[in-house]
Amino acid sequence: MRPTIKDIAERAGVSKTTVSFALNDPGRISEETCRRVMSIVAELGYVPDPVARTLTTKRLGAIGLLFPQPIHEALSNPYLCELIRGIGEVCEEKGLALTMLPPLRGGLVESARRAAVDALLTVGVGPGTGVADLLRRRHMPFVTIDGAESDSTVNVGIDDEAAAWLLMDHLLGLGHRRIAILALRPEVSIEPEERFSLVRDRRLAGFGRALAKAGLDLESPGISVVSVVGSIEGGAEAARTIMAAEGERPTAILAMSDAAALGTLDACHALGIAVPGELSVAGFDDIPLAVLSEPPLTTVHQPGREKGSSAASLALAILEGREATHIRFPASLVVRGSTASPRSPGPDLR
Amino acid sequence: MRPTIKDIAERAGVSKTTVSFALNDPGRISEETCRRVMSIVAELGYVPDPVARTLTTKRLGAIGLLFPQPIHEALSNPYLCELIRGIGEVCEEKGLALTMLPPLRGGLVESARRAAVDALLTVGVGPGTGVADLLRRRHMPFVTIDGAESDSTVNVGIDDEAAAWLLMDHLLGLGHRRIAILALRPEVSIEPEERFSLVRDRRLAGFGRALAKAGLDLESPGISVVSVVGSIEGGAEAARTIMAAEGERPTAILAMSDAAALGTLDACHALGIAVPGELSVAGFDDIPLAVLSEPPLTTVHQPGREKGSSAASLALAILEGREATHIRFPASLVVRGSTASPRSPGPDLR
DNA sequence: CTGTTAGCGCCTTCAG
DNA sequence: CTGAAGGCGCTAACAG
Repeated sequence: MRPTIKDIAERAGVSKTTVSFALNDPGRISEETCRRVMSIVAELGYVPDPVARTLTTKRLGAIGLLFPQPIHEALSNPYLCELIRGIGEVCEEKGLALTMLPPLRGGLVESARRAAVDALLTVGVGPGTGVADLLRRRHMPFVTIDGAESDSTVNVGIDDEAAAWLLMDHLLGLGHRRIAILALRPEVSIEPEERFSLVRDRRLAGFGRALAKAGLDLESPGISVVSVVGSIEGGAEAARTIMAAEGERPTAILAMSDAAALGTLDACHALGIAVPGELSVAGFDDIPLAVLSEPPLTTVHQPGREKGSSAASLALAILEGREATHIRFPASLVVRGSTASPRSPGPDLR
Repeated sequence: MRPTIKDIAERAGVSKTTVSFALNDPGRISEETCRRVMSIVAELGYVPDPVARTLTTKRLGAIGLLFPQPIHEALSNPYLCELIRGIGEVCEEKGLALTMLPPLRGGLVESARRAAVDALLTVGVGPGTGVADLLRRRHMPFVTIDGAESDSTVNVGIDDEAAAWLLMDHLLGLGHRRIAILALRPEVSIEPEERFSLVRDRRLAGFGRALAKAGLDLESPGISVVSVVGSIEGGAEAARTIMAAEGERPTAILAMSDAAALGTLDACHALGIAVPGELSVAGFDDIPLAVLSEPPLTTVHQPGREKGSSAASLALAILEGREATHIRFPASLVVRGSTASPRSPGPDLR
């Protein structure tokens, strides 16, 4: 059996308290006693149990990130990686560990219930859902990222509707009228009640509003919406399907994530489709890789790192009883090489 | 104050035991009682405290990953991401959370001391070091990844020396004699005693052995070794420096990580240096992006995902008291488009 | 300066 | 079927 503080105390002929002081606040006991205690600690190789300690200190030294997909899937999404990196910066600063909390067997609510962390961040999880309720019941400080703003929950995000509008408007302005939209696929692995597609919906709304200006809408012929997972492979797969379908090909593919856009680009390379010559491709997020692709990606920039670090800071603020309020970051259109006017304005161009 | 099991018990007029049963083992009490208890639980919004529960169950439901760099830096390394994804697969399967443990203020040993997890994996951490000692004292099941094999520690890795040999031999075979090596930079942010560069050393040894066959060594003129961080940016920076230096340029850059190689590729694009025409570039790891680059990367394949998942499985095996032994995965050379013979075999070619 | 005494919140024998 | 009692390992008042 592993030695406990009690063993040390007995062996050293002092009380548990004294041992505790020797370890955490040496100034409060005599040097002599401290030395003796510490030698026993070393001899027995005693290490205090972090969990037991937590029971009284109420601090585990970890912050949690709850997301609606398995870990291996989350990390295949570069945008999420950026978010996590941002959170990591705060962890570094505060000396905290970061616990990734994927949906458990019992679902996301179960994960929230079991999470052993000091504060929690959620991505793609709605408020007013079981998760938020549970977290509140646990008195767990939490912040949503890309969630909905409500007065009972602090959120970090961007104006997705406006950002989407920017992107669609750009494409429309170039003359595109046959556009395939690769939308974020709602997570199917979690409880339907916890499913949450606010970002997707808002972006679609933004696209719709831009289309309206051109006399189109999401249902118009030529405009299509397909759901894909936010990874390179997901985008590549969708692009292959779209470009292989019969009928007139789209002149542009507009993805709701750079990862999917990058996958599209890759599929085009393989298929020998020239970008932006034959097909324009645009993404969303402006991940670091977006600059490096061939051609570099036109996309909507949003500050992933900062979103992560702000969310983490806010959660810690709540934990410490400080004020915390929503943050809405600006997003902007970044035009790079992957979009251009459609080569031959077809007859369907008005 | 948050309700505890005691509050529920009192309110329901039963003992804490009964409440506990209602929650964890309903079959043991009457339906009637159970119903009553549960209604109070719902009414008060009671959620058992995971930490308190851990104290007796000895299971936190999390596995830890200890690494020697800050989280934001770790996640900028695609190889580490792959490793983590592999661990994530096991977490998914077993219903576990994954806690990332960066070095704390007190250093890596402090992180190991404080880690609130059921089992631990380490990357780039040596055995026989303070970390391993501490973990053993804590009776914490742990597995090292890319560490040293010893009979007291189970490790998951590849034969780095042989793998490196393969790569250097390939370059030498193509005729390269002026080669810049981008070596893994030992982590400087942690305690010197915990610093560990076995992988780096072994790969250098492999390179050296290959060079010897060509009558060269790591000190030969034309051969240079620089240390870089394992990220795209790190590689790009190094490449810019190398290609800008006066004197004859190398005909090949050999990186110890694909990330650095990709960065090199990117820098070459920017500088207008043709790959592999003017410069051959090779990496290490065979990360998913390696196929997608322009040109696709020649590299040494090693199974990052599998290393992660095996390490996790082994750690859990130890936790459950099952047998666990080292795993050494095979590595292989993957020749793609980024390497070729040097265009003009200079006079220094023997 | 040091020890005693209570908890922290939960689970789990062991009786009844 | 249910309750009482004890313990998990540690910290924190509060006395001496």
